[in-house]
Amino acid sequence: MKIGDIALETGFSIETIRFYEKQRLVKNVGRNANNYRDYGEEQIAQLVFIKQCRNIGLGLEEVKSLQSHLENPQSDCGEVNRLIGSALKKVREQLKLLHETEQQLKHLNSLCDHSGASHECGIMNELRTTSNF
Amino acid sequence: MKIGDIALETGFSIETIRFYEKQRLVKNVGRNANNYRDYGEEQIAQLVFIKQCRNIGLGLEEVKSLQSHLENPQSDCGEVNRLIGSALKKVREQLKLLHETEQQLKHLNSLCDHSGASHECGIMNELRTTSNF
DNA sequence: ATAAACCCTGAAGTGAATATAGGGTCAATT
DNA sequence: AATTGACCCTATATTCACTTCAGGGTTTAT
Repeated sequence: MKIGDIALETGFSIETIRFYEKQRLVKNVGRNANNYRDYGEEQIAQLVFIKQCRNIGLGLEEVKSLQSHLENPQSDCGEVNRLIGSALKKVREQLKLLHETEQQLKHLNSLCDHSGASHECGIMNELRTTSNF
Repeated sequence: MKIGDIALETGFSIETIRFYEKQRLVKNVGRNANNYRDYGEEQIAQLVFIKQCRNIGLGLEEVKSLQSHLENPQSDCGEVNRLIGSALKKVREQLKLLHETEQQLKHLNSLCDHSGASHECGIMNELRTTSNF
C-alpha cells in the first residue's frame, strides 16, 4: 500500500503521514524496490489511533504516551486517566471561552450589516469606544 | 509609562508587547533617555483594541485591517462586516467540533477511574478496539 | 557596593503541520 | 521510443502567535 492510498484511507495528508513517521508516531514502515514507502494494516491502525487522539485534543507527545500504554499492557493506566481528565478539563475551559466569544461576535454582528463609511459602522464604533480611542 | 506598567495594565506580557511593536500593531512608542520604551494613553488604547480583536478570534493581520478602518474613517466598512461574519462562522464551527470532543472525552472518562494494568483500562480498550489494534 | 528588579536587542525555539525546490519512478499514450 | 501526467522521494523553509534564551545595560533599595 502506497502513501497516497493510506492517506485516502485514513484522511491524513501525505505530508502529515511522512511527518508522523519522522516523529516516530507511525512505525515499521516498509520500503519497496523503488524506495516508495509500503504500508499495511499495522500502519492503518496506528494512524486511526493517532486520529482518535488528535480528535480529542491530545498533543503528539500525549499520543506517544498512550501508544506506549498500548505497547506495554502491564503499565499502570493512572497516567491515561490523568491525561483524559485534563484533556476534558481543557476542552471545557475552551468551550466556555468560545461561548463568550460567540456572544461577543453575535453582538458585534448585529451592529452593522450595510456598507458605508467606517466611522458610521456600528461594529467599528463599538470597538473604538470600548478601547477608549 | 514603562513596558512593565503597561503590561500589567493591559494584561499582555512584556514580550508580547515588544512583539506587537515589531509587527507594527503598536505604534508611536517613545523612548526616554535610557532607551527604555515610553508608553502613553494612545498605546493603551491600541493594546486594548488588539485585545478585543484577539478575544474574538481575529488574527494579527485582521487586527491590522480593523486598525486601518479606525485610521481611515471614510473607508468602506464592508470588509469589517465580512471579517466579523466569517469570524462568527468559524467560531460556530469550532464550537460544534468542541462539543463533539467534549462528548467523546466524557465517554472515555467514564470508562476507567482506577489505577491498574493498561490492558484492563476501559479507556485504553476503547481506543484500541476502535482503531482495530 | 552590591544585589534585585527592571530594561534592551537579536536570534532561536514551540507545535503541528503545510509548502517549496528539485529530483526520481511508473503506466499509458503517441 | 519518447513523452506526458500522476505518483513518489528528500531536505529545507514557512506558517502563526508567541515564548525563551543569550548576553548585555540601568535603576532602585539595602
